[in-house]
Amino acid sequence: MTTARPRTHYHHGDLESALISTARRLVRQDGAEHLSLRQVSQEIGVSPSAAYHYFPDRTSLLSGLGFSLFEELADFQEKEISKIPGNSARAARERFRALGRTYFHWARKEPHLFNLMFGDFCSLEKSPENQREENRAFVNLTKCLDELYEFDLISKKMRPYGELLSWSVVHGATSLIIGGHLEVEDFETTLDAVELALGIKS
Amino acid sequence: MTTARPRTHYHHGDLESALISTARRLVRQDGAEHLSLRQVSQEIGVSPSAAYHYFPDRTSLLSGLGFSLFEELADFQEKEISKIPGNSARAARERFRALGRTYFHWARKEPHLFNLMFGDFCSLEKSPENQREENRAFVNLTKCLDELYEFDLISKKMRPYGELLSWSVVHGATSLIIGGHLEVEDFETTLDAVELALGIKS
DNA sequence: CCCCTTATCTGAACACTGTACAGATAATAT
DNA sequence: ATATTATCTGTACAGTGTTCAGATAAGGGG
Repeated sequence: MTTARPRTHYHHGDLESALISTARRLVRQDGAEHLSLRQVSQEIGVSPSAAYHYFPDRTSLLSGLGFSLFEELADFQEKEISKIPGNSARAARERFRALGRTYFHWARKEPHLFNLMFGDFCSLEKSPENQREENRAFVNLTKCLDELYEFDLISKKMRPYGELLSWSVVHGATSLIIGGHLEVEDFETTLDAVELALGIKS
Repeated sequence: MTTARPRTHYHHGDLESALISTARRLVRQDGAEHLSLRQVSQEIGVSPSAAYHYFPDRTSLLSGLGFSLFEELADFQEKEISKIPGNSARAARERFRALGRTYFHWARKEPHLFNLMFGDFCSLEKSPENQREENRAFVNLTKCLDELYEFDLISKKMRPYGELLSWSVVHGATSLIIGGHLEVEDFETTLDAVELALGIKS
């Protein structure tokens, strides 16, 4: 299975990832609800039924894409966090804010992809893989909050609500803003609100 | 245009609302993405193209339904709020909690309908009507927060973040819970978190 | 080297969808 | 009673997800 096969070949060679990446491009442009399996197949240059050897149906392709997106988001967040070094209270706060900021920026930049990840509130079977990638993002949040707690920036009383509060506010505000239900001039306001909510001393 | 025409009639008589209510029933069961105009028409007993005299396309029917749902949610919230009378600090707090609780309970009971209202983060044209109904819900929240402020349950510093914080937390937590991304044993925990976040004294 | 097994992809088919448009039908106004 | 207008039908078209029998290639064992 060489990597650089000519396209005139009967076998594609790497159809599964081609399906995902083409689907990603199309969903990014037009949203998940407009994704057509036939269009994906056609753009790859393969018959409409070829996809069914890798995904049992259209929904499975979308949730396969969803998995890779959770991975992508977690990578993006970790990359941004790692840009802020240091073991100070100031650095810990900046990392915490960066976590929320990247979440919003990613969603703002890729609303259709974000919509695929979180938009459907029902009828999505959460695969264990998918769960694992979501946990990765959750663990990053917990690490940040623990750090804040160590620097005594969060009270003992508030700490148990840390994950729930910060994720809910950031996710909720992001969703509402992207969806056009809420208007905020700057997302930094939301991050201020989270810090205030958690009682982080300035 | 009598209200109780026999069904053998050529003209339906009240097709527009029949379309909306049938769509509501179908979306409630199977989700908006599975709504088929043809099925709606068939259940009403009308030809597939009849709907096009009231809605230019499928999306318009869905957003028409969406409008009526925002109305429905606001009605539901106002009804629940009005069950808690009194001009005390205690009553004000209870009304505030009830506002968040009804939001969650409604979404929990009708996830597919909730999904239609807030699920699509992009590509929805917000009609002025729709905006008005959303404002109605927002105004109810503001009234509650003002009341809390009058009873000195929220600090002056925190008050400007009141709407953003409480709506974001409640909406965010609701979405994440319904979507299966977050687990909370009881939504009252989330309401506790909101009160803590706003610094409401207990 | 050839053969055989297995994975991969094709092609045609089916039932279904949204939507357009010309015409039939009924309600309404004159 | 007649003309006008709103409402609904019937047919048609292009596109969809999905199935399935068969074609094609890849890889392994003689």
